Amino acid sequence: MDTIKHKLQEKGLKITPQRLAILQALMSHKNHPTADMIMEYIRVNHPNIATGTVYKILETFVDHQLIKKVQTEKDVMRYDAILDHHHHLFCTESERIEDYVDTELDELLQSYFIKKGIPDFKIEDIQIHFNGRFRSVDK
Amino acid sequence: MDTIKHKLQEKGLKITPQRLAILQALMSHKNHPTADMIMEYIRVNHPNIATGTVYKILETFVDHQLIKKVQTEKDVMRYDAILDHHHHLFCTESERIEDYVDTELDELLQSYFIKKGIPDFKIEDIQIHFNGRFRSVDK
DNA sequence: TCTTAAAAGAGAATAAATCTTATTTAGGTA
DNA sequence: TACCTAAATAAGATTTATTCTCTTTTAAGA
Repeated sequence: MDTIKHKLQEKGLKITPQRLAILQALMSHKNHPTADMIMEYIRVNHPNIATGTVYKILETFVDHQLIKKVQTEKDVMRYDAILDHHHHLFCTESERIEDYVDTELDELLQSYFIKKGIPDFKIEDIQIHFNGRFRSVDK
Repeated sequence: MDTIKHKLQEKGLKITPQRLAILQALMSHKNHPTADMIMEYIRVNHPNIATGTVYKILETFVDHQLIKKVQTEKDVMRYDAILDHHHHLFCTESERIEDYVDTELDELLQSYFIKKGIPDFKIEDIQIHFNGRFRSVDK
C-alpha cells in the first residue's frame, strides 16, 4: 500500500482514499478490468464513491502513465496496471484477456524493424494482439 | 457494383439497396470508417436510411465475415472492408489508421510460433498494432 | 491551523449502439 | 406475373458507457 502511495507521489498526484483504492484494485485485478468491475470491487470499502470519480481517476492514471487502456473490439474500455512491455491474448469466445510476455519476440521484432522500417511512419510501440482460444478452463 | 452484389450473394444475404450502399461505402473508404462516417456518406443517396439499420447491417457484415471490426482505444467502433491479412498503423496524435501489409513479417511470426507456441492458447490470428506517428501530412 | 487549488460527489447530459414494433420488400413459388 | 412469407428496414424509444457541470469537500503546503 505504501508503494501505491509512492506511485501517486512520483507522478505529482494528490493522495486520496479514492485514488489509492482504485490503483490498488487495478493492481490486484490481473484480468484487465472494466471501470464497472473496479467500482464493484471498491464499493465494498468505498460505498459512496461516485461513478464519475472512478472514470475521472482512471483517465488521470492513463494520462500520467500509471495504467494503460487495452484496445478491444467491444465498446467497454478495459484497463491494465501492468506497464512492463507485454502483448495480449484475446479469447475469441469470451471476454478473457491474458498478458503475454516474450522478450525474445520483442528483440526479433526490434531487429526486424530497425532493418526494414515502415515508410512514412515512426514506430513508437509494437503491440501484438493474439486472437484465439484458451485451452485451460480456469480464470 | 456487380462484385458487391456477388459478395452478398456468396454469403446468402438478401440484396437490398441499403446493404449495397453500405458495402460500397466501406469498400471505397480506405480509412477505417465509423458507423457515423458511413451514414453521412450514404445519406447523400439514401436520405431515409435509419441509424439502426446501418448498425444492424454492419453487424450482419461482421457476422458473415464481409468486414472486420478494428480494435482501438476509443469508444467508437471502426470498420474495415479489407480482408487480406494485414496489420494497422495507429497515429498516437490523431484518429488516423492505415493498413500495413508485410508477408515477410507474417511468415517470420508464423515460423516463430510454430516452433515456440503459447502454452494453453491456440492462436487463430496475429494482429500487430503499430502505434506511432505518420511523417507525411496527407490523408 | 489556515488557505486554496485540486479532487470528489451528485446527478444531469451526451453519444454510441441496441432494441421494439410496425411496415416494407426481396426473392422464391404457384 | 402475381403472390407469399420470412427477412429486412424505418422510426423512435431505450440502454449503456462515459462525460460534463456544478457544488461541496479535502489534501497538503504555507
